[in-house]
Amino acid sequence: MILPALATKKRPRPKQERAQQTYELLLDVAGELLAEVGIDRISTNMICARAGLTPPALYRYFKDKYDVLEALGGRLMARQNVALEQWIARHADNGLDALRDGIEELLRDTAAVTQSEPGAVWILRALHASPRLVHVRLESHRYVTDQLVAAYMRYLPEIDRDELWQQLRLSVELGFAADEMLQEETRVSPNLIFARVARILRNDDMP
Amino acid sequence: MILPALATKKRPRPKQERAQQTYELLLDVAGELLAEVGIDRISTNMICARAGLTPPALYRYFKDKYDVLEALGGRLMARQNVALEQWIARHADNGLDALRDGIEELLRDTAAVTQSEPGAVWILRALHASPRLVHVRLESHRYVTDQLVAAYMRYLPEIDRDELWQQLRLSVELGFAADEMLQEETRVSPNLIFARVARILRNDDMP
DNA sequence: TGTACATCAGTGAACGCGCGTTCACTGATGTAC
DNA sequence: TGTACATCAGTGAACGCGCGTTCACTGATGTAC
Repeated sequence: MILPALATKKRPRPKQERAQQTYELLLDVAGELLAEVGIDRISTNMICARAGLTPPALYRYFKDKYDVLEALGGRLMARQNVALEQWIARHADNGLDALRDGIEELLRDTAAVTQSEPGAVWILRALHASPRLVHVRLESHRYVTDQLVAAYMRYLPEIDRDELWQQLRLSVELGFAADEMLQEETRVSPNLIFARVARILRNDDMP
Repeated sequence: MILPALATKKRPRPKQERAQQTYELLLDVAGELLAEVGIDRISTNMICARAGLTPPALYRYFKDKYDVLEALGGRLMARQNVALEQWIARHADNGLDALRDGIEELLRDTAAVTQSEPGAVWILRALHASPRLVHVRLESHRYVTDQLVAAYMRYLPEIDRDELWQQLRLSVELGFAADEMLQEETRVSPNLIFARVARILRNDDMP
């Protein structure tokens, strides 16, 4: 549910209830501010002020500024992955066609998570742009690919695993690109995007 | 060749030869530094130092820091658009199938531009992440879409223009997503990406 | 159940630093006659 | 072709500001007996 690499924190995870809430609060606020002022102007001082805390409180939970953003990105992708795992649980036992027919649903579920998190689009974009953060996205997309490969392999035992992995890795990338596009390009209808991308990602021609 | 909206500068375009070179130099250096230190640590002072200039020289050509990045992004996308226009010139007169068969070539040509510009991937990513810069990417992708729509419409006179525009707009987004993926995901073969994405973007099922 | 002590959560106040930007200026290039 | 003047290109030096971060501390919560 949470990627091992992302859950590993330098700082010890907070023990008390209050601390856990503070930790989440800081991430919530960071997300909001990312949406409001953007990656260029967000600052640790700003996050603390908005959260009603003083800077040293933040540094109790995070090593530095990027550790905050890393955790924020990790939390978002972990939540997207919950949606993925639930989707797999629903469809994995019902054959290849069930998986293929369910792709649009997966896209919509993922988009719903993105939409519900405050500042999610900007988090995803920041994960793309900052050298210190790119690994979060990369690892998460690989993880998603691994899950999908496992689901598909049940019904395609003969298939070359590496070939399938590459195919699905590309599909994952395109799926997330479409997800981001939803929020950016107002001139294209979301329904068209969902339908068309789902069609594309069926991989009907897959060997 | 250069997008009108991007070419419009607050500051007058440099008149003298020397000035034109300085302008380009600043953009080159900005690209290099974006690749070396990333969007988070690049600064106007740093750009000037590397270019062997003092800060006021930079401010002769650019309104502020983001104006530099905006111009850099604009220049990159203008160069990608040159590749597009050359591709259209080569194929537009030869029918719908020529266009469709040429898509992989277009993807490869665009990728070649991205690869040849120093720091191009990081420029593209920065254009995604910074609120002040997102419009550059958006406008360029819409421009590319417009060009493709014009090329396709010649052979599909009956088609709903808006429908086609949305289809192609999505294709453009996915194409660029694939371009960025090339540089990020080393576990997927470029040839697979080019071939598969070209196949996807043929839109053979297009009405 | 109460108290003493240990640990955890958060504060107040400040730090040095490098950022983006500007002012008043000099040197280089172009132009008119 | 030479010179006087106008304009353009770039400099030297500094500015205020807010950034990320830390130190020494206090208040809150949990634990043992």
